[in-house]
Parts: sequence; C-alpha cells; structure tokens
Amino acid sequence: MTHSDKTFSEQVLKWFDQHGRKHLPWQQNITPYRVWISEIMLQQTQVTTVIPYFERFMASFPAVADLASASEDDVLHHWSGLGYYSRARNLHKAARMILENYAGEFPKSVEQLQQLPGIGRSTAGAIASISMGIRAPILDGNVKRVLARYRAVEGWPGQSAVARQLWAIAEEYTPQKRGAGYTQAMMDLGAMVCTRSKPSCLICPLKDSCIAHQMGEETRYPGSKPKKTKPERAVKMLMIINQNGEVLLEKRPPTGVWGGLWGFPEIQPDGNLSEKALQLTGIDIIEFEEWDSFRHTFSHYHLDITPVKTFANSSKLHSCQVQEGDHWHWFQPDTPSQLGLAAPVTRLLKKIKQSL
DNA sequence: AAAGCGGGGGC
DNA sequence: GCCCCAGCTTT
Repeated sequence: MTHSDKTFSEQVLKWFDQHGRKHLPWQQNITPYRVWISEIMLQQTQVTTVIPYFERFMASFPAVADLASASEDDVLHHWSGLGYYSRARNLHKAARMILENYAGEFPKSVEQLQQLPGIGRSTAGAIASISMGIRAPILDGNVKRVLARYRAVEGWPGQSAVARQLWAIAEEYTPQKRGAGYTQAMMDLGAMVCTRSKPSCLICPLKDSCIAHQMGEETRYPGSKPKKTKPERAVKMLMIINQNGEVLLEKRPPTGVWGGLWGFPEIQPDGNLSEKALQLTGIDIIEFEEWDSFRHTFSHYHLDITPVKTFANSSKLHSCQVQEGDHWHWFQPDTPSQLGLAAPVTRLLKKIKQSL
C-alpha cells in the first residue's frame, strides 16, 4: 500500500457520498423499527418493489406497538404478493416480543437483535449499524457478491466454509466510523455497480484492486449453487362461486406453502371434484368448468395448477365444516381484500371477476 | 426456464 | 452443522 492508497472503506464511502442512494423511504426518519421492516422486506425483494409495500406498511403500522396489536391476518394482508410469508409472521411475533420483553424499545445489541425471530446475523448487523450507531458487519447477497469478487473467494456461499471466509472479510473491512454509511454503501455498490450479470466495473471505486476484475472473471464469483432438478406436483384449485358472486376461500395451515394465507380448496388431480364440492357446500354439483393449467414454481418444486370453476346455489357451508370466518370465507371479488392471498390466487380471483 | 435471495427448523 | 424449506422478480 502506498501513501496515496485509501482504505477499502474509504473508497467505498467516497463513492457512496457521490453516487449512493440517500432518498429511499427508509432512509428518511431513520429508526430501528423502520430499518427493521425495510431490511426484512429487502431480504427477498428489490428496492422498487419494496417501496410501495413499505409505504403501505408504515401507514398502517407506524410503530412497533401498532404492529404488535394488529391481527396476523392484517399483517399477512400487507405482505400479500411479497412471498416468504413466514417473514411476515416472524415480524408480527417479534413485534409482540419487543413489547413484552423490552417494553417496546428495540434491544440495542447485535446479539439481542438476533434473538428475535426472522433476524439473523446479517439483518441484525444492518439494523444495528444503520439505526443504532453500532459497528457491525453485514453479509447480504449484495455484499457477498462484492466481497467474493474483490477477493476472488471460490465456492458457493451456501457452504459454511465459504460463508465463514466472507464473514471474516466483511468484518475486516467494516470501519470504526461511519458504519451506517458504509453498510448502505456496500448494499448500493452491489445493487447498482457490482451486479450479478454485466457488472459496471469501469465505474467501480474498487476496480483497481478487485482480483476478479484483474482476472476478467467477475461473473465467476460468487460460485453458484449446485443445481438439482425440481420435482413436479399438480393440484386442482376449486373455485366455488355462490349466487351472490362470492368465492369460497379456505385458510391454509400455518406452516408449509403459503402458510396462514387464504386460498381455494384443493384436491389432487385424480380426486373426485363432485365429492369435494358436496362436502363443502352440501350440494350435488355436476357442472365444472376446467380452465387451462399453469405452472407456479417454488424454490424446490414446480406446481401445476388446474383451476376449476363451479357454481353453488347456496351461501351456506355444509354442516360438517366449520363456520364462516374461522377457516372458511366467502370472498367478495368486488370488495378490496383484507386477507393475505397467495399470488396465483390473486391472479385467479381477478380472472373470476372478469368472467362473471 | 433458471438463478438468487436471509433465516428458521429438523435431523 | 448440514440440508431442506419458502415465493417472487430478474435475466
């Protein structure tokens, strides 16, 4: 290193001051609560998608106490379409813990933050550094990419040995001062310059000492996940419409796919439609309209969905089922949803509305 | 069509 | 500790 060299963090911070994002909603009126919500949303989604969700969420739950006192259905409703719904449930659970165990004040250490459901090491580091002035490293997908390239770290970060190396590098570069700016800067650098494909190395503040760039092998890092072929499953979704034009929805179990969300009653592709419809409505339905199947892909399997539309000349559920409101609901397509709905269900409800 | 994303939980 | 799980967007 010569006398004119700047440290890693100085280079990154200088770039951030000139080019970083400083006007995102969660960068205004910075509080642990706002940073927490934004970090959880950003875990799975890009900034442009998150912004409207964040604004709606803050409008409804401006403080942690509002979130804690909300119903889980209401919280899931605000998460509808974002995916990874366990995060919304964890958010809700953690809010209640913060009220119960910490009198509504956020715990002010990385270790305590990590005790809250949905907050791991990286998210705890982000909350602590951005909103609490605590020096803490982060290692989200953006930072992993920047560091893996800068130091040409081999291997897939899902492997614990690779993750350990990256955490050590993240720790090494985290500065004593301006931790908040540095954390923001690394996320911005990964999102705006050191992108997954076609990184803009020519404008990168780290290009002179980035090993992957020197080798001309930027996109080899970080190593990719070993791929497996996804199994295929199939299901029929029963769209039962009553004489009021309402659609029957069932609340899904709290765990598994679309946990806690509302969806259509499902049967296996070879199941008996009439029998299922009879169970639900107490009516012997013989006319079913089978729509074209479409594929919904999860991280670990493909789900082929065949929607089946039918009408029930009743708004009563059969006596063998629980009552409306608990696990069953006649949904009015014209009324704005207050429920958490899985993306394919939202899509089908729109199509039902058009078809009526 | 495939990759990627942070953390929880089961083994 | 390792591996599987989760849902959507981007490429």
